[in-house]
Amino acid sequence: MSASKRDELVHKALKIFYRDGFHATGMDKLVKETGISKTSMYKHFRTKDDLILASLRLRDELFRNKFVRKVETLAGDPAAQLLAMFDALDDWFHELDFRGCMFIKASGEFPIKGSPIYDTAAEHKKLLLDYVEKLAAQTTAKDPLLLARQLTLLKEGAIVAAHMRGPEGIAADAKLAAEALIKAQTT
Amino acid sequence: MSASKRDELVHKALKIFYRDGFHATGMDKLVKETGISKTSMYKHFRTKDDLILASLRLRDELFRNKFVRKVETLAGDPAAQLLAMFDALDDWFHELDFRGCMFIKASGEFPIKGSPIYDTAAEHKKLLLDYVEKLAAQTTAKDPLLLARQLTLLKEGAIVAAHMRGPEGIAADAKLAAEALIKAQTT
DNA sequence: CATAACATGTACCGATCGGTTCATGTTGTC
DNA sequence: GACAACATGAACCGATCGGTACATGTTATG
Repeated sequence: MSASKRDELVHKALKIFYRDGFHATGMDKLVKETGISKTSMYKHFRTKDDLILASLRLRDELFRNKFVRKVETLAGDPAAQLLAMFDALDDWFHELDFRGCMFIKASGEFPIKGSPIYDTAAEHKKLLLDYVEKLAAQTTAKDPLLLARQLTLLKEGAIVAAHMRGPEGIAADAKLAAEALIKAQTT
Repeated sequence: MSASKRDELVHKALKIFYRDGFHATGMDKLVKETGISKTSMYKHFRTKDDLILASLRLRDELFRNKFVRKVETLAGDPAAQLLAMFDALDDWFHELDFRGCMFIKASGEFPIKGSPIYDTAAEHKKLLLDYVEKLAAQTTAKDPLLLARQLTLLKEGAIVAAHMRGPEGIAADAKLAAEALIKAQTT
């Protein structure tokens, strides 16, 4: 399978970019840490930015799959799943290698709207918002789209806070807030 | 005044770091864009990281001053001020050069807890949380500290969303959520 | 006017940046 | 065993990185 070395590269590059940042990670460091030769890297990707894009797309796929799956494991009906999102976040926050959101970092290091990396990061956030909107639309909330956007704000805020203040209690605070927001729309 | 050139440098460096990022901004670019010689820069700051730290400290001072002042202009009593925060945020989101939160970016590019830059960024977030806690404590909320942390989550989430989805309506969503959270604690 | 303090431009340092070249394995397939 | 296809290491490219050296203004105060 010719895709395996390429996949191996993207998986390993993803981890290093996430850990150290994009500009702070040079191609030579990738060679040293992945054990994959620079020649091979540039046979699969024309530029470093292309490799970053591939890493972001893989991260998007892995993260959304894992997140949605976890939520579906924790709860059944849509209203409960909206709350279960924050339990899934709590798990993530407590992972040893948690370093915040890779897409927020990407949009911070490549802040030009319209550039491929920025747009890819923004797309990830939109896909997650779509997911929350779909859940909210299945509840009895009066304004499901508003609710979805508000819960997403709590989610993003929790990610930032978990990274900058530490993970303890953040998701719990957000979950309580989410309960209050849902209740306010269903009574 | 010997501090004036130094202050001018920090002010200008702050803008460039905020616009382009930290690792993506080299000293030579700072020389070109500020018009200040590299020799002078290194007479005031021993390293680039020291200049970044000075920029972050200035940003913290300017931002918190402006933010608190704006909130106090918009509302009088503490409960109303908690809501007015989101109007102040809305103003910020719509500034032409808005590029998200400089401290979130800093913690993204220097993600090692304990490093001076990361810690300085985290300190800014803590000072803002302290401010919100002080306001919340003056309301009739049943759990002012919880309310403060929740409103702060909305605030951080709004900043991220305004940067990655555009400023329109973000602060309004957050303000509605804040109203619901306050109401839930005062009735 | 002298003098000390500060700011300047330019050239330079070794290291690293993203990216290329090329010659040499290693591999699986017919 | 021959032939592609893929992977490798190492040398190399010009540019830029953070940081320094040095000699030449500029400026304000005594």
